[in-house]
Amino acid sequence: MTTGVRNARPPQPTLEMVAAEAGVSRATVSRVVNGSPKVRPEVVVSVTAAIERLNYVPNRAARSLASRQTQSVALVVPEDMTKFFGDPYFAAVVQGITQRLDESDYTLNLLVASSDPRHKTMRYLRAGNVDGALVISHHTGDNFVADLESTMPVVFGGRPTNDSGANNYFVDVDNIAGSMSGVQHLVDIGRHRIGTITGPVDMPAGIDRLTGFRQVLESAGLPTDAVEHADFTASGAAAATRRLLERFPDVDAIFVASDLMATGALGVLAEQGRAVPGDIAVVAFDDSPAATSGPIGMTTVSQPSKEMGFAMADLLLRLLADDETVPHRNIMPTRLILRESA
Amino acid sequence: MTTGVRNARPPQPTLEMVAAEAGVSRATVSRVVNGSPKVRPEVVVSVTAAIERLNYVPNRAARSLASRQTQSVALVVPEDMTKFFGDPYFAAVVQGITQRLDESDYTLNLLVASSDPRHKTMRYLRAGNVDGALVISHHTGDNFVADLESTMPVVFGGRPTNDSGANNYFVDVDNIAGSMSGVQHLVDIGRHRIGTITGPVDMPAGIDRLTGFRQVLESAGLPTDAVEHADFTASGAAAATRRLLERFPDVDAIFVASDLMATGALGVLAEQGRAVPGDIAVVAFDDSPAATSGPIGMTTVSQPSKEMGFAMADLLLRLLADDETVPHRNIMPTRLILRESA
DNA sequence: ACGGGTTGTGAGAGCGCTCTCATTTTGGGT
DNA sequence: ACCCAAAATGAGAGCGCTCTCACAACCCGT
Repeated sequence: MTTGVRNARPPQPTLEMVAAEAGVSRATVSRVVNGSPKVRPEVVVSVTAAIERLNYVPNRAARSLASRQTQSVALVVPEDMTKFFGDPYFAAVVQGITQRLDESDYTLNLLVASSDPRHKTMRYLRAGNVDGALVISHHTGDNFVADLESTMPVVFGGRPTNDSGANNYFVDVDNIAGSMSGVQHLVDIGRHRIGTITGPVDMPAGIDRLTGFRQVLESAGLPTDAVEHADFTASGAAAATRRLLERFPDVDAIFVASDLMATGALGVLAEQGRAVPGDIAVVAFDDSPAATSGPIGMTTVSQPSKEMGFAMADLLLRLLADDETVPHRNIMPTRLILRESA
Repeated sequence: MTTGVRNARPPQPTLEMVAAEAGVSRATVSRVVNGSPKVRPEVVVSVTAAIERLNYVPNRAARSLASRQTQSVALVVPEDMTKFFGDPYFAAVVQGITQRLDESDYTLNLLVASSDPRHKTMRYLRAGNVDGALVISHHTGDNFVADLESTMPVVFGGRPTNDSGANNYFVDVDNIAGSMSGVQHLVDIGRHRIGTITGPVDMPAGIDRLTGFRQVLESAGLPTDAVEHADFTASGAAAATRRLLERFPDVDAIFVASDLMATGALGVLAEQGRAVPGDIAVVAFDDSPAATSGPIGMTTVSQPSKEMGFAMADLLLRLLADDETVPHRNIMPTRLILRESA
């Protein structure tokens, strides 16, 4: 026990030790560490030197306990690992978030957990590990979020399912308008048997993109029945595409609710010998790297994923800084990107 | 300030409050919370009830400060975000790690940072945020690790570059033997102009897989000059493949040091009209989802990435539990998986 | 009935930091 | 020189928890 691996490490220097080394009080060292302006420059210098000499780093637990802040925020993703890592959309969002956070001195805690977020994750969050939370990929069933919001500031990526007016903060794109622009393009190039592979219908992004699809086809007087649901994964979309092709062998265009899913769809199309865009035109959503990494560049509805991550983090940080002027919602623009697939 | 967003939240209940509610002392509540056996069952019941009633969750900062443990570990990845998210190998490792951690009550902190790990990341780690660290994708230049090791237990994924004998703990596969099995297969199927796309030569995995390549070709009396270096990314490998084809138009087989890179190579091969495996056979390394997600299944050297993650976490946890019997290295097996590409 | 273990519980001292005050020092203004 | 405001510093009380002791309550054997 006393000679154990962990206990064998030399203890880290403390504020107290720095104070002794510099010949000042703890309070003064604390001021220097926190950049308080009311310390004589010469004292700052000597304290800084002492810190340097001892290689001092403030203890986070002590600091959190005393200041009641952790200087870190969580990114909660109620999905399983594979889904999270598999979709480049998440990569982009995380990149945006870290980019904003890097400008601050907050750190990010990634919490990926579908299994039982209500328990381990909630416990972690409520234990005061973070000052605020970002939630992406939020499903209807994830009602743990309500509890979360009573505990700390929360910012959503994508309109939350229980958007109760002005209570939530979120960053999103107009999924309906976005998907409409994509489907409209399909109509414009003369397709008239248009199908869709949707996202999960328990997520606003899934629902809204389907709504956009329907609206365009209805006002164009085209049938809206060629719909297959999938789960934002490539394999799920592949299966859905097979079902779609089975039910509607005559489709000449497919609107797929995400790039990743489109890669799955494209695979099935190739496998079945349907030429893209010749036989079947494909429009996707996201404009992630997945849209350009395959053999055919995808025409896709671009959403600024990275910027959305950045905006989410920015919103949360302002909330944490007690900025009363932050807007509750930040709807960012989409843009149709034309490539080979349509 | 006093009515700010953050401060408006109701304060969390404390141990003290639970003690009052249950009519016992702080110490007793602490014992119940930590599952100490020396509390009368009836007291356990009443304290548990009080905890339930108040919806109490222990404050982590206070607990860490007092116990000098955080119950969390870091996964340090000295790469940039895109590289990390882009490679399914990492996904598998992370999955293995979280799987092991989920069995414990440690939590994971993901630290992905190439830019300046020496600073922000080291500061974070040294601030006592975690009890131990896992390091993957370690490059020669990443000498910050030495400092880390003097602070807390560290387990590496992949042999560390400065493997100074018995000081480090790591989980790895025998990259040399693994790549040898892959290249040998190429020789066995009668290829005699074999090239390779390597990983970064500042990483053991990159170096060792190249070494295996050379050893097989040398003992087969074949030339070992068709070597192009890449960086474990698809695009880097694509560029390297172009260079390789340019320099050695007559190659009839390529050993690529990772599946992800092989997807890049395969793309170039397709683009240049070289049939796989007809004109050029391809053997990769990893056996990640990338090996089977493309049009041609890849023959690849399988390494148990997820199990490696699990083993890393397991090793670290045992280290943290002062288990003196843990082995310093855990070398796991590779296995050649035959698919269409060779 | 009584000493001598157990066993369960409480008191209290920290863990390393922040932050409010009180106190000391400094720097004009006259 | 003197006084007083302003600036710089220090003392000390927590933050919410753990953990070591000391103590109280109970068990057994004799």
